[in-house]
Amino acid sequence: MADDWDLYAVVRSCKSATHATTTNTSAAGAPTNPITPPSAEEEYSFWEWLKSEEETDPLFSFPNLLEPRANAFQELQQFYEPLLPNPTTTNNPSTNNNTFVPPIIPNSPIISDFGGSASSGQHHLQQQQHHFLPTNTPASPHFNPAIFPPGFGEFHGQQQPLLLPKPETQILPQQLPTQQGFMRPRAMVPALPPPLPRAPFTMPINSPRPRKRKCQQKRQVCQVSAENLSADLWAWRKYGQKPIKGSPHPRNYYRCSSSKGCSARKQVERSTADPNIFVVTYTGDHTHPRPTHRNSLAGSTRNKLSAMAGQNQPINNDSGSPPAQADQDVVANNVNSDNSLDKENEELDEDEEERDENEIEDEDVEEDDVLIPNTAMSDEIFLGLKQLGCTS
DNA sequence: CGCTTTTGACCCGCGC
DNA sequence: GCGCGGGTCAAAAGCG
Repeated sequence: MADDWDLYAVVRSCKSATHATTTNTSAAGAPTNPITPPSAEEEYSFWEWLKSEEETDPLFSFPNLLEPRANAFQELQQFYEPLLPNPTTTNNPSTNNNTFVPPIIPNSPIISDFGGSASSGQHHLQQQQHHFLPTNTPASPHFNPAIFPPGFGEFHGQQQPLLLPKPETQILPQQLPTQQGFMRPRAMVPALPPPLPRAPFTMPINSPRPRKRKCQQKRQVCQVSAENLSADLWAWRKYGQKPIKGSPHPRNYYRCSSSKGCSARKQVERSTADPNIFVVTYTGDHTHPRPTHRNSLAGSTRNKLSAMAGQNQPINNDSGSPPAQADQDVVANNVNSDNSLDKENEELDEDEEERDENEIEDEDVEEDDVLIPNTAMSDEIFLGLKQLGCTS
């Protein structure tokens, strides 16, 4: 499976940037498309299935990305047309086998590189995005499992506007805040510290604190499985963690550390419905090219070495927890921690995350070496996407 | 040394 | 206007 993943990660990524298929499912499990994605039980053979589809279905054929495509924009327009707010068009794959389901992968430039500001006169584009964004439910006609690796969460756009202030939090009665894990006392902080003479926050004159109204921030929300949580090349640095009311899991905040001044941010939190699923929210734009290689410095090598070495050595094992309990409720990319939070609740996650790190590391090598087409097509197509309003 | 994570404090948007 | 809660800051410490 690992080999399959490595091989088809390339296919996936290239496909995601160039092609899309119409492998939609419904919540009732009734495929509406001739191309039937594997069920969860069949996941192990997903990539084999995908490969077979590539061989037999032109939609899966791998395009010659090196061939000049003067009309790439037109292609995009055609692809995205069904998703634009034209009531006469349909996203129903049963009636339109050529419907393009945008291969939104949150880590791809398709999302991350979307430019434009929600507050810069692109209101009409914001309206369009409601139609563009797939939902997080397999019932959605936009949900296309074929473009995601097994376990990769379906795209989690809001049915209603992305602009919903609190779209992803579902408050359940049994999930009233339990913040002990987060609020544990800080070791180096005195028990009763004197009032901190923290300097009053001084706003830089020329760079006011970039607090867009929440509803104006463009956001891309997706759900990913633990195995695929870190499948991107961007380097993220954690800058905060907050307990979220109504969720037993804290939310982690990351900013892009690939480039200073990059405004791209990422929030990762564990789904309340399914702890194995992580809700990842991307905001802001990267102000720099997508890294071709993962920055080896970014994220440091704290937990990574032990994980990659496969030694499962205890890193911070002061509580007698099992080895390799470098804990964090969530992990983003190569960001990791070796200090534990809520160890008692998160031991399983660590194993998943460390395994994930290993897998992703291999995957990235593959992508870095092979994925030239992805970047070759970028500018023209992304420009087209922007013009089409495929931003969030 | 330069990067990271941790985490309490603070800011501020938003609902009431 | 007020309070809640989410998002961000920044000091401190860890790591290689």
